[in-house]
Amino acid sequence: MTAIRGARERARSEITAAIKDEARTQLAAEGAAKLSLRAVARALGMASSALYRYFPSRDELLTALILDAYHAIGAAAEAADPGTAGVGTGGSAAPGGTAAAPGYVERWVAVCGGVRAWALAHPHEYALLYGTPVPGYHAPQTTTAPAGRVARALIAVVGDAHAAGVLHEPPGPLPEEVAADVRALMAELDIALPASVMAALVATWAQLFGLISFELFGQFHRVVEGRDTFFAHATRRLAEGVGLVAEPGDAA
Amino acid sequence: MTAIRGARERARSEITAAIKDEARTQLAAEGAAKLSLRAVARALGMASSALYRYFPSRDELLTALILDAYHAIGAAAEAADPGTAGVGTGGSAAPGGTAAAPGYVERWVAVCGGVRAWALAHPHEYALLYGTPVPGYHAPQTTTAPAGRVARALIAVVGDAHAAGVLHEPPGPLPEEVAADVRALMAELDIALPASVMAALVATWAQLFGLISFELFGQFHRVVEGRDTFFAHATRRLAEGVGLVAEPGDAA
DNA sequence: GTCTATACCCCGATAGAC
DNA sequence: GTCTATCGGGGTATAGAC
Repeated sequence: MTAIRGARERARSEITAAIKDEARTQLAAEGAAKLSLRAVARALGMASSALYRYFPSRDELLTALILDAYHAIGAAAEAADPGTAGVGTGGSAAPGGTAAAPGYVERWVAVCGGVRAWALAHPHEYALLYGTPVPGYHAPQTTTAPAGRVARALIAVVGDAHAAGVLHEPPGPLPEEVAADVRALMAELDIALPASVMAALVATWAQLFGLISFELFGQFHRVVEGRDTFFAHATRRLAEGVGLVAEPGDAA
Repeated sequence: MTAIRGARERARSEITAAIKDEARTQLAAEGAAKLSLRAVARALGMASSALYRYFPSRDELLTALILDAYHAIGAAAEAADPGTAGVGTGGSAAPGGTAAAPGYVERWVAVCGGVRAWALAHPHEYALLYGTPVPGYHAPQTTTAPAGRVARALIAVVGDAHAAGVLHEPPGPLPEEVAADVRALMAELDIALPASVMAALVATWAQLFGLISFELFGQFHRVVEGRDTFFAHATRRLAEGVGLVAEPGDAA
Protein backbone atom coordinates (compact mmCIF):
# COMPACT_ATOMS: atom_id res chain seq x y z
CA MET A 1 0.00 0.00 0.00
CA THR A 2 2.66 2.48 0.94
CA ALA A 3 4.76 1.08 -1.90
CA ILE A 4 1.95 1.70 -4.32
CA ARG A 5 1.46 5.20 -3.05
CA GLY A 6 5.22 5.73 -3.33
CA ALA A 7 5.19 4.60 -6.93
CA ARG A 8 2.20 6.73 -7.69
CA GLU A 9 3.78 9.76 -6.17
CA ARG A 10 7.00 9.12 -8.02
CA ALA A 11 5.11 8.93 -11.29
CA ARG A 12 3.27 12.07 -10.39
CA SER A 13 6.39 14.03 -9.62
CA GLU A 14 8.05 12.76 -12.79
CA ILE A 15 5.14 13.90 -14.89
CA THR A 16 5.03 17.20 -13.06
CA ALA A 17 8.70 17.68 -13.87
CA ALA A 18 8.12 16.76 -17.50
CA ILE A 19 5.33 19.30 -17.75
CA LYS A 20 7.53 22.02 -16.30
CA ASP A 21 10.40 21.08 -18.60
CA GLU A 22 8.20 21.26 -21.65
CA ALA A 23 6.71 24.52 -20.43
CA ARG A 24 10.24 25.94 -20.12
CA THR A 25 11.02 25.08 -23.71
CA GLN A 26 7.77 26.70 -24.80
CA LEU A 27 8.67 29.76 -22.80
CA ALA A 28 11.64 30.13 -25.10
CA ALA A 29 9.56 29.83 -28.23
CA GLU A 30 6.57 32.00 -27.48
CA GLY A 31 7.21 33.88 -24.28
CA ALA A 32 5.46 33.69 -20.97
CA ALA A 33 2.44 35.67 -22.10
CA LYS A 34 1.53 32.98 -24.61
CA LEU A 35 2.44 29.96 -22.54
CA SER A 36 -0.34 27.52 -23.33
CA LEU A 37 -1.37 24.39 -21.52
CA ARG A 38 -2.66 22.86 -24.73
CA ALA A 39 0.65 23.22 -26.50
CA VAL A 40 2.44 21.65 -23.57
CA ALA A 41 -0.01 18.77 -23.55
CA ARG A 42 0.37 18.28 -27.29
CA ALA A 43 4.13 18.09 -27.01
CA LEU A 44 3.86 15.52 -24.25
CA GLY A 45 1.30 13.45 -26.12
CA MET A 46 -1.36 14.05 -23.51
CA ALA A 47 -4.82 15.42 -23.71
CA SER A 48 -4.92 19.01 -22.58
CA SER A 49 -7.48 18.21 -19.94
CA ALA A 50 -5.10 15.75 -18.29
CA LEU A 51 -2.75 18.60 -17.38
CA TYR A 52 -5.34 20.10 -15.11
CA ARG A 53 -4.72 17.19 -12.73
CA TYR A 54 -1.21 18.56 -12.21
CA PHE A 55 -1.71 22.27 -12.46
CA PRO A 56 -5.19 23.59 -11.82
CA SER A 57 -4.62 26.59 -14.06
CA ARG A 58 -2.13 28.28 -16.29
CA ASP A 59 -1.22 30.67 -13.51
CA GLU A 60 -0.28 27.84 -11.17
CA LEU A 61 2.07 26.48 -13.77
CA LEU A 62 3.60 29.91 -14.19
CA THR A 63 4.06 30.23 -10.46
CA ALA A 64 5.86 26.90 -10.34
CA LEU A 65 8.19 28.00 -13.12
CA ILE A 66 8.89 31.29 -11.40
CA LEU A 67 9.68 29.64 -8.09
CA ASP A 68 12.00 27.14 -9.76
CA ALA A 69 13.77 29.94 -11.60
CA TYR A 70 14.25 32.09 -8.50
CA HIS A 71 15.77 29.14 -6.70
CA ALA A 72 17.98 28.29 -9.66
CA ILE A 73 19.39 31.79 -10.09
CA GLY A 74 19.81 32.09 -6.34
CA ALA A 75 21.68 28.81 -6.24
CA ALA A 76 23.87 29.99 -9.11
CA ALA A 77 24.71 33.13 -7.18
CA GLU A 78 25.59 31.18 -4.06
CA ALA A 79 27.62 28.58 -5.93
CA ALA A 80 29.67 31.27 -7.63
CA ASP A 81 30.87 32.74 -4.34
CA PRO A 82 34.39 31.44 -3.73
CA GLY A 83 34.23 32.62 -0.15
CA THR A 84 31.61 30.16 1.04
CA ALA A 85 32.22 26.64 2.34
CA GLY A 86 31.05 25.04 -0.89
CA VAL A 87 33.68 24.41 -3.55
CA GLY A 88 32.04 26.85 -5.93
CA THR A 89 33.41 27.33 -9.40
CA GLY A 90 36.95 27.60 -8.11
CA GLY A 91 37.79 31.07 -9.27
CA SER A 92 41.44 32.05 -9.25
CA ALA A 93 42.42 31.04 -5.76
CA ALA A 94 46.09 31.33 -5.12
CA PRO A 95 47.90 28.00 -5.29
CA GLY A 96 49.90 26.77 -2.33
CA GLY A 97 49.44 24.86 0.89
CA THR A 98 46.81 27.05 2.51
CA ALA A 99 44.96 28.86 -0.25
CA ALA A 100 44.65 32.57 0.40
CA ALA A 101 41.09 33.62 1.17
CA PRO A 102 39.63 35.38 -1.85
CA GLY A 103 39.21 39.10 -1.53
CA TYR A 104 35.80 40.55 -1.00
CA VAL A 105 35.84 42.37 -4.30
CA GLU A 106 36.72 39.13 -6.03
CA ARG A 107 33.87 37.38 -4.29
CA TRP A 108 31.47 40.14 -5.26
CA VAL A 109 32.51 40.04 -8.89
CA ALA A 110 32.24 36.25 -8.89
CA VAL A 111 28.71 36.29 -7.49
CA CYS A 112 27.64 38.89 -10.06
CA GLY A 113 29.27 36.79 -12.76
CA GLY A 114 27.41 33.72 -11.59
CA VAL A 115 24.11 35.52 -11.79
CA ARG A 116 24.91 36.76 -15.26
CA ALA A 117 26.07 33.34 -16.43
CA TRP A 118 22.82 31.79 -15.30
CA ALA A 119 20.87 34.53 -17.03
CA LEU A 120 22.74 34.02 -20.29
CA ALA A 121 22.15 30.28 -20.07
CA HIS A 122 18.44 30.66 -19.26
CA PRO A 123 17.37 33.89 -20.90
CA HIS A 124 13.66 33.15 -21.00
CA GLU A 125 13.48 32.11 -17.39
CA TYR A 126 15.45 35.23 -16.53
CA ALA A 127 12.93 37.29 -18.43
CA LEU A 128 10.15 35.60 -16.52
CA LEU A 129 11.69 36.88 -13.28
CA TYR A 130 13.15 40.24 -14.18
CA GLY A 131 11.48 41.22 -17.44
CA THR A 132 8.05 42.59 -18.12
CA PRO A 133 5.49 41.14 -15.72
CA VAL A 134 3.18 38.66 -17.40
CA PRO A 135 -0.10 40.50 -18.08
CA GLY A 136 -2.94 39.20 -16.02
CA TYR A 137 -0.70 37.11 -13.81
CA HIS A 138 -0.53 38.00 -10.15
CA ALA A 139 2.35 36.53 -8.22
CA PRO A 140 1.35 34.90 -4.94
CA GLN A 141 3.11 35.88 -1.76
CA THR A 142 5.20 32.71 -1.90
CA THR A 143 7.45 34.17 -4.57
CA THR A 144 8.83 36.98 -2.44
CA ALA A 145 11.19 34.91 -0.29
CA PRO A 146 12.98 33.07 -3.14
CA ALA A 147 13.16 36.38 -4.99
CA GLY A 148 15.56 37.64 -2.36
CA ARG A 149 18.03 34.80 -2.63
CA VAL A 150 20.37 36.55 -5.06
CA ALA A 151 20.29 39.64 -2.92
CA ARG A 152 21.22 37.55 0.09
CA ALA A 153 24.25 36.17 -1.71
CA LEU A 154 25.43 39.72 -2.38
CA ILE A 155 24.68 40.78 1.18
CA ALA A 156 26.72 37.86 2.49
CA VAL A 157 29.86 39.19 0.83
CA VAL A 158 29.36 42.69 2.15
CA GLY A 159 28.41 41.36 5.57
CA ASP A 160 31.63 39.35 5.76
CA ALA A 161 33.66 42.40 4.81
CA HIS A 162 31.87 44.38 7.47
CA ALA A 163 32.50 41.73 10.09
CA ALA A 164 36.17 41.79 9.12
CA GLY A 165 36.18 45.52 9.59
CA VAL A 166 37.34 46.30 6.08
CA LEU A 167 34.18 47.92 4.76
CA HIS A 168 34.46 51.56 3.71
CA GLU A 169 31.21 53.40 4.22
CA PRO A 170 30.09 55.24 1.11
CA PRO A 171 30.62 58.98 1.55
CA GLY A 172 27.95 61.61 1.38
CA PRO A 173 24.74 62.22 3.26
CA LEU A 174 21.95 59.64 3.34
CA PRO A 175 18.41 61.05 3.18
CA GLU A 176 16.50 60.18 6.31
CA GLU A 177 13.64 58.59 4.35
CA VAL A 178 16.05 56.21 2.68
CA ALA A 179 17.71 55.44 6.00
CA ALA A 180 14.32 54.59 7.51
CA ASP A 181 13.49 52.29 4.62
CA VAL A 182 16.72 50.36 4.84
CA ARG A 183 16.56 50.13 8.62
CA ALA A 184 13.14 48.52 8.36
CA LEU A 185 14.48 46.20 5.70
CA MET A 186 17.47 45.19 7.78
CA ALA A 187 15.27 44.52 10.78
CA GLU A 188 13.08 42.27 8.67
CA LEU A 189 16.01 40.37 7.21
CA ASP A 190 18.03 40.30 10.45
CA ILE A 191 20.96 42.14 8.95
CA ALA A 192 23.30 44.58 10.65
CA LEU A 193 25.07 46.95 8.31
CA PRO A 194 25.54 50.70 8.20
CA ALA A 195 22.43 52.25 6.65
CA SER A 196 24.44 53.94 3.94
CA VAL A 197 25.90 50.59 2.93
CA MET A 198 22.52 48.91 2.90
CA ALA A 199 21.07 51.72 0.78
CA ALA A 200 23.92 51.34 -1.66
CA LEU A 201 23.37 47.59 -1.70
CA VAL A 202 19.73 47.87 -2.60
CA ALA A 203 20.46 50.31 -5.40
CA THR A 204 23.38 48.26 -6.63
CA TRP A 205 21.27 45.10 -6.59
CA ALA A 206 18.86 46.76 -9.00
CA GLN A 207 21.69 48.16 -11.06
CA LEU A 208 23.29 44.75 -11.46
CA PHE A 209 20.12 43.51 -13.10
CA GLY A 210 20.10 46.60 -15.25
CA LEU A 211 23.41 45.52 -16.71
CA ILE A 212 22.23 41.96 -17.26
CA SER A 213 18.88 42.98 -18.72
CA PHE A 214 20.47 45.43 -21.13
CA GLU A 215 22.78 42.72 -22.38
CA LEU A 216 20.07 40.09 -22.60
CA PHE A 217 17.34 42.29 -24.02
CA GLY A 218 19.52 43.67 -26.78
CA GLN A 219 20.26 47.23 -25.67
CA PHE A 220 23.99 46.60 -25.87
CA HIS A 221 23.69 45.54 -29.50
CA ARG A 222 26.30 47.52 -31.43
CA VAL A 223 27.23 49.34 -28.23
CA VAL A 224 29.25 46.91 -26.15
CA GLU A 225 31.08 44.06 -27.86
CA GLY A 226 33.41 42.71 -25.18
CA ARG A 227 30.55 41.81 -22.91
CA ASP A 228 32.42 39.56 -20.46
CA THR A 229 35.12 42.10 -19.79
CA PHE A 230 32.69 44.97 -19.66
CA PHE A 231 30.50 43.21 -17.14
CA ALA A 232 33.40 42.21 -14.93
CA HIS A 233 34.70 45.78 -14.98
CA ALA A 234 31.30 47.26 -14.24
CA THR A 235 30.62 44.92 -11.35
CA ARG A 236 34.06 45.63 -9.93
CA ARG A 237 33.12 49.28 -9.81
CA LEU A 238 29.77 48.39 -8.28
CA ALA A 239 31.69 46.60 -5.52
CA GLU A 240 33.50 49.82 -4.72
CA GLY A 241 30.16 51.59 -4.58
CA VAL A 242 28.96 49.39 -1.74
CA GLY A 243 32.15 49.93 0.22
CA LEU A 244 34.28 46.97 -0.74
CA VAL A 245 37.89 47.81 -1.47
CA ALA A 246 40.29 45.95 -3.67
CA GLU A 247 43.18 44.49 -1.72
CA PRO A 248 46.72 44.68 -3.01
CA GLY A 249 46.66 41.08 -4.25
CA ASP A 250 43.47 41.48 -6.27
CA ALA A 251 43.64 41.34 -10.02
CA ALA A 252 43.02 44.57 -11.87
CA MET B 1 -6.86 68.34 -56.28
CA THR B 2 -4.09 69.17 -53.87
CA ALA B 3 -6.75 70.20 -51.39
CA ILE B 4 -8.44 66.84 -51.79
CA ARG B 5 -5.18 65.05 -51.37
CA GLY B 6 -4.49 67.17 -48.32
CA ALA B 7 -7.81 66.24 -46.83
CA ARG B 8 -7.25 62.60 -47.60
CA GLU B 9 -3.86 62.63 -46.04
CA ARG B 10 -5.16 64.40 -42.99
CA ALA B 11 -7.84 61.76 -42.59
CA ARG B 12 -5.26 59.07 -43.07
CA SER B 13 -2.93 60.43 -40.43
CA GLU B 14 -5.80 60.91 -38.01
CA ILE B 15 -6.87 57.31 -38.43
CA THR B 16 -3.30 56.17 -38.11
CA ALA B 17 -3.04 58.06 -34.85
CA ALA B 18 -6.31 56.59 -33.62
CA ILE B 19 -5.06 53.10 -34.37
CA LYS B 20 -1.86 53.71 -32.46
CA ASP B 21 -3.74 55.21 -29.53
CA GLU B 22 -6.05 52.24 -29.30
CA ALA B 23 -3.09 49.89 -29.65
CA ARG B 24 -1.42 51.65 -26.73
CA THR B 25 -4.43 51.12 -24.52
CA GLN B 26 -4.50 47.45 -25.50
CA LEU B 27 -0.82 47.23 -24.68
CA ALA B 28 -1.78 48.08 -21.14
CA ALA B 29 -4.49 45.46 -20.98
CA GLU B 30 -2.87 42.47 -22.61
CA GLY B 31 0.77 43.22 -23.15
CA ALA B 32 2.75 43.54 -26.32
CA ALA B 33 2.93 39.82 -26.95
CA LYS B 34 -0.82 39.64 -27.34
CA LEU B 35 -1.35 42.91 -29.16
CA SER B 36 -3.96 42.03 -31.74
CA LEU B 37 -4.98 43.90 -34.84
CA ARG B 38 -8.45 42.40 -34.64
CA ALA B 39 -9.03 43.70 -31.14
CA VAL B 40 -7.86 47.16 -32.17
CA ALA B 41 -10.18 47.09 -35.14
CA ARG B 42 -13.09 45.96 -32.99
CA ALA B 43 -12.53 48.80 -30.56
CA LEU B 44 -12.46 51.31 -33.39
CA GLY B 45 -15.55 49.89 -35.06
CA MET B 46 -13.67 48.90 -38.17
CA ALA B 47 -13.28 45.62 -39.95
CA SER B 48 -9.96 44.03 -39.10
CA SER B 49 -9.03 43.89 -42.75
CA ALA B 50 -9.30 47.67 -43.00
CA LEU B 51 -6.36 48.09 -40.62
CA TYR B 52 -4.07 46.44 -43.10
CA ARG B 53 -4.34 49.58 -45.24
CA TYR B 54 -2.56 51.45 -42.46
CA PHE B 55 -0.20 48.85 -41.08
CA PRO B 56 0.70 45.97 -43.36
CA SER B 57 1.29 43.66 -40.43
CA ARG B 58 1.22 43.41 -36.70
CA ASP B 59 4.98 43.90 -36.56
CA GLU B 60 4.77 47.19 -38.42
CA LEU B 61 2.31 48.47 -35.85
CA LEU B 62 4.62 47.37 -33.07
CA THR B 63 7.53 49.12 -34.72
CA ALA B 64 5.55 52.34 -34.94
CA LEU B 65 4.67 52.11 -31.25
CA ILE B 66 8.29 51.45 -30.32
CA LEU B 67 9.57 54.37 -32.35
CA ASP B 68 6.99 56.71 -30.83
CA ALA B 69 7.91 55.55 -27.35
CA TYR B 70 11.65 55.96 -27.86
CA HIS B 71 11.09 59.48 -29.06
CA ALA B 72 8.75 60.26 -26.19
CA ILE B 73 11.09 59.03 -23.47
CA GLY B 74 14.00 60.75 -25.17
CA ALA B 75 12.08 64.00 -25.30
CA ALA B 76 11.20 63.60 -21.64
CA ALA B 77 14.87 63.19 -20.80
CA GLU B 78 15.84 66.26 -22.78
CA ALA B 79 13.02 68.38 -21.40
CA ALA B 80 14.00 67.51 -17.84
CA ASP B 81 17.51 68.89 -18.24
CA PRO B 82 17.56 72.35 -16.65
CA GLY B 83 20.88 73.08 -18.32
CA THR B 84 19.60 73.23 -21.88
CA ALA B 85 18.14 76.22 -23.65
CA GLY B 86 14.56 74.99 -23.29
CA VAL B 87 12.69 76.06 -20.20
CA GLY B 88 12.45 72.49 -18.97
CA THR B 89 10.63 71.69 -15.77
CA GLY B 90 12.34 74.47 -13.92
CA GLY B 91 14.07 72.53 -11.22
CA SER B 92 15.30 74.51 -8.27
CA ALA B 93 17.12 77.31 -10.01
CA ALA B 94 18.22 80.04 -7.68
CA PRO B 95 15.99 83.11 -7.83
CA GLY B 96 17.47 86.45 -8.72
CA GLY B 97 18.40 88.54 -11.73
CA THR B 98 20.72 86.11 -13.45
CA ALA B 99 19.76 82.64 -12.31
CA ALA B 100 22.72 80.57 -11.29
CA ALA B 101 23.50 77.82 -13.78
CA PRO B 102 22.37 74.50 -12.36
CA GLY B 103 25.14 72.19 -11.22
CA TYR B 104 26.02 69.18 -13.33
CA VAL B 105 24.97 66.75 -10.63
CA GLU B 106 21.62 68.53 -10.41
CA ARG B 107 21.22 68.32 -14.15
CA TRP B 108 22.09 64.62 -14.13
CA VAL B 109 19.61 63.87 -11.36
CA ALA B 110 16.96 65.88 -13.18
CA VAL B 111 17.43 64.00 -16.44
CA CYS B 112 17.27 60.65 -14.64
CA GLY B 113 14.15 61.84 -12.86
CA GLY B 114 12.57 62.85 -16.15
CA VAL B 115 13.19 59.42 -17.59
CA ARG B 116 11.73 57.77 -14.51
CA ALA B 117 8.71 60.06 -14.50
CA TRP B 118 7.94 59.18 -18.09
CA ALA B 119 8.34 55.50 -17.31
CA LEU B 120 5.97 55.71 -14.35
CA ALA B 121 3.44 57.56 -16.48
CA HIS B 122 3.72 55.11 -19.39
CA PRO B 123 4.64 51.78 -17.85
CA HIS B 124 3.52 49.61 -20.73
CA GLU B 125 5.31 51.61 -23.33
CA TYR B 126 8.37 51.55 -21.11
CA ALA B 127 8.09 47.77 -20.91
CA LEU B 128 7.86 47.66 -24.69
CA LEU B 129 11.24 49.37 -24.90
CA TYR B 130 13.17 48.06 -21.93
CA GLY B 131 11.31 44.93 -20.86
CA THR B 132 11.31 41.47 -22.30
CA PRO B 133 11.61 41.55 -26.08
CA VAL B 134 8.39 40.64 -27.82
CA PRO B 135 8.70 37.01 -28.95
CA GLY B 136 8.87 36.69 -32.69
CA TYR B 137 9.29 40.40 -33.24
CA HIS B 138 12.49 41.58 -34.82
CA ALA B 139 13.25 45.26 -34.51
CA PRO B 140 14.28 46.91 -37.75
CA GLN B 141 17.46 48.93 -37.89
CA THR B 142 15.43 52.15 -37.73
CA THR B 143 14.89 51.74 -33.99
CA THR B 144 18.55 51.97 -33.03
CA ALA B 145 18.97 55.71 -33.46
CA PRO B 146 15.95 56.80 -31.38
CA ALA B 147 16.96 54.22 -28.79
CA GLY B 148 20.05 56.30 -28.07
CA ARG B 149 18.24 59.52 -27.36
CA VAL B 150 18.09 59.10 -23.60
CA ALA B 151 21.74 58.16 -23.55
CA ARG B 152 22.56 61.31 -25.48
CA ALA B 153 20.78 63.44 -22.92
CA LEU B 154 22.94 61.91 -20.20
CA ILE B 155 26.06 62.30 -22.29
CA ALA B 156 25.28 65.97 -22.83
CA VAL B 157 25.49 66.67 -19.12
CA VAL B 158 28.77 64.85 -18.72
CA GLY B 159 30.12 66.42 -21.89
CA ASP B 160 29.33 69.89 -20.59
CA ALA B 161 31.08 69.12 -17.33
CA HIS B 162 34.06 67.84 -19.24
CA ALA B 163 34.16 70.95 -21.41
CA ALA B 164 34.07 73.05 -18.26
CA GLY B 165 36.99 71.09 -16.90
CA VAL B 166 35.20 69.93 -13.76
CA LEU B 167 34.96 66.26 -14.55
CA HIS B 168 36.78 63.87 -12.23
CA GLU B 169 37.94 60.78 -14.03
CA PRO B 170 36.88 57.59 -12.26
CA PRO B 171 39.86 56.00 -10.54
CA GLY B 172 41.19 52.55 -11.20
CA PRO B 173 42.44 50.74 -14.26
CA LEU B 174 40.30 50.37 -17.39
CA PRO B 175 40.61 47.03 -19.20
CA GLU B 176 41.93 47.54 -22.69
CA GLU B 177 39.04 45.64 -24.27
CA VAL B 178 36.57 47.99 -22.63
CA ALA B 179 38.62 50.99 -23.69
CA ALA B 180 38.60 49.78 -27.28
CA ASP B 181 34.83 49.31 -27.21
CA VAL B 182 34.13 52.77 -25.88
CA ARG B 183 36.62 54.41 -28.23
CA ALA B 184 34.81 52.84 -31.19
CA LEU B 185 31.52 53.97 -29.73
CA MET B 186 32.73 57.54 -29.22
CA ALA B 187 34.05 57.67 -32.76
CA GLU B 188 30.68 56.55 -34.09
CA LEU B 189 28.77 59.07 -32.00
CA ASP B 190 31.27 61.89 -32.42
CA ILE B 191 31.96 62.23 -28.72
CA ALA B 192 35.20 63.15 -27.02
CA LEU B 193 35.45 62.02 -23.43
CA PRO B 194 38.03 60.12 -21.43
CA ALA B 195 37.58 56.41 -22.08
CA SER B 196 37.14 55.65 -18.40
CA VAL B 197 34.30 58.19 -18.23
CA MET B 198 32.61 56.80 -21.31
CA ALA B 199 32.86 53.28 -19.94
CA ALA B 200 31.30 54.42 -16.69
CA LEU B 201 28.64 56.24 -18.65
CA VAL B 202 27.60 53.15 -20.60
CA ALA B 203 27.43 51.04 -17.46
CA THR B 204 25.57 53.74 -15.60
CA TRP B 205 23.09 54.11 -18.44
CA ALA B 206 22.20 50.44 -18.07
CA GLN B 207 22.13 50.71 -14.30
CA LEU B 208 19.72 53.63 -14.41
CA PHE B 209 17.23 51.46 -16.24
CA GLY B 210 17.86 48.72 -13.72
CA LEU B 211 16.57 51.04 -11.02
CA ILE B 212 13.54 52.04 -13.05
CA SER B 213 12.72 48.51 -14.14
CA PHE B 214 12.96 47.15 -10.62
CA GLU B 215 10.55 49.80 -9.44
CA LEU B 216 8.17 49.35 -12.34
CA PHE B 217 8.29 45.57 -12.52
CA GLY B 218 7.63 45.12 -8.84
CA GLN B 219 10.98 44.04 -7.44
CA PHE B 220 10.95 46.91 -4.96
CA HIS B 221 7.61 45.77 -3.56
CA ARG B 222 8.00 45.60 0.21
CA VAL B 223 11.65 46.56 -0.18
CA VAL B 224 11.74 50.26 -0.95
CA GLU B 225 8.83 52.44 0.10
CA GLY B 226 10.11 55.99 -0.35
CA ARG B 227 10.68 55.50 -4.04
CA ASP B 228 11.13 59.14 -5.07
CA THR B 229 13.76 59.83 -2.45
CA PHE B 230 15.47 56.53 -3.02
CA PHE B 231 15.70 57.11 -6.75
CA ALA B 232 17.00 60.65 -6.37
CA HIS B 233 19.63 59.47 -3.92
CA ALA B 234 20.68 56.55 -6.10
CA THR B 235 20.99 58.68 -9.23
CA ARG B 236 23.01 61.24 -7.30
CA ARG B 237 25.48 58.52 -6.47
CA LEU B 238 25.43 57.39 -10.10
CA ALA B 239 26.43 60.91 -11.05
CA GLU B 240 29.49 60.65 -8.86
CA GLY B 241 30.32 57.37 -10.53
CA VAL B 242 30.61 59.01 -13.92
CA GLY B 243 32.84 61.74 -12.58
CA LEU B 244 30.43 64.54 -11.79
CA VAL B 245 31.05 66.23 -8.47
CA ALA B 246 28.56 68.05 -6.33
CA GLU B 247 29.35 71.72 -6.03
CA PRO B 248 29.14 73.52 -2.70
CA GLY B 249 25.78 75.03 -3.56
CA ASP B 250 24.13 71.77 -4.51
CA ALA B 251 21.42 70.35 -2.34
CA ALA B 252 22.29 67.27 -0.35
C1' DG C 1 -5.96 9.88 -14.08
C1' DT C 2 -6.61 9.82 -18.83
C1' DC C 3 -9.41 10.12 -22.62
C1' DT C 4 -12.87 12.29 -26.31
C1' DA C 5 -15.95 15.75 -27.12
C1' DT C 6 -17.64 20.09 -26.60
C1' DA C 7 -18.85 25.11 -25.57
C1' DC C 8 -17.26 29.26 -26.59
C1' DC C 9 -13.90 32.14 -27.41
C1' DC C 10 -9.47 34.16 -29.86
C1' DC C 11 -5.96 35.24 -33.81
C1' DG C 12 -3.39 36.88 -38.65
C1' DA C 13 -4.09 37.29 -43.09
C1' DT C 14 -6.39 37.21 -47.61
C1' DA C 15 -10.23 37.32 -51.44
C1' DG C 16 -13.39 39.75 -53.69
C1' DA C 17 -17.69 42.74 -53.70
C1' DC C 18 -18.82 47.52 -53.41
C1' DG D 1 -10.59 52.11 -48.47
C1' DT D 2 -14.05 49.56 -46.29
C1' DC D 3 -16.80 45.75 -46.01
C1' DT D 4 -18.24 40.49 -45.47
C1' DA D 5 -16.70 36.02 -45.66
C1' DT D 6 -13.36 32.77 -45.29
C1' DC D 7 -9.13 29.80 -44.49
C1' DG D 8 -6.70 27.66 -41.10
C1' DG D 9 -5.11 27.94 -37.25
C1' DG D 10 -4.99 28.96 -31.92
C1' DG D 11 -6.71 29.08 -26.85
C1' DT D 12 -9.09 27.95 -21.58
C1' DA D 13 -11.76 25.17 -19.35
C1' DT D 14 -15.32 21.67 -18.38
C1' DA D 15 -18.34 17.28 -18.87
C1' DG D 16 -18.59 12.69 -18.73
C1' DA D 17 -17.06 7.95 -20.28
C1' DC D 18 -13.65 4.59 -19.10
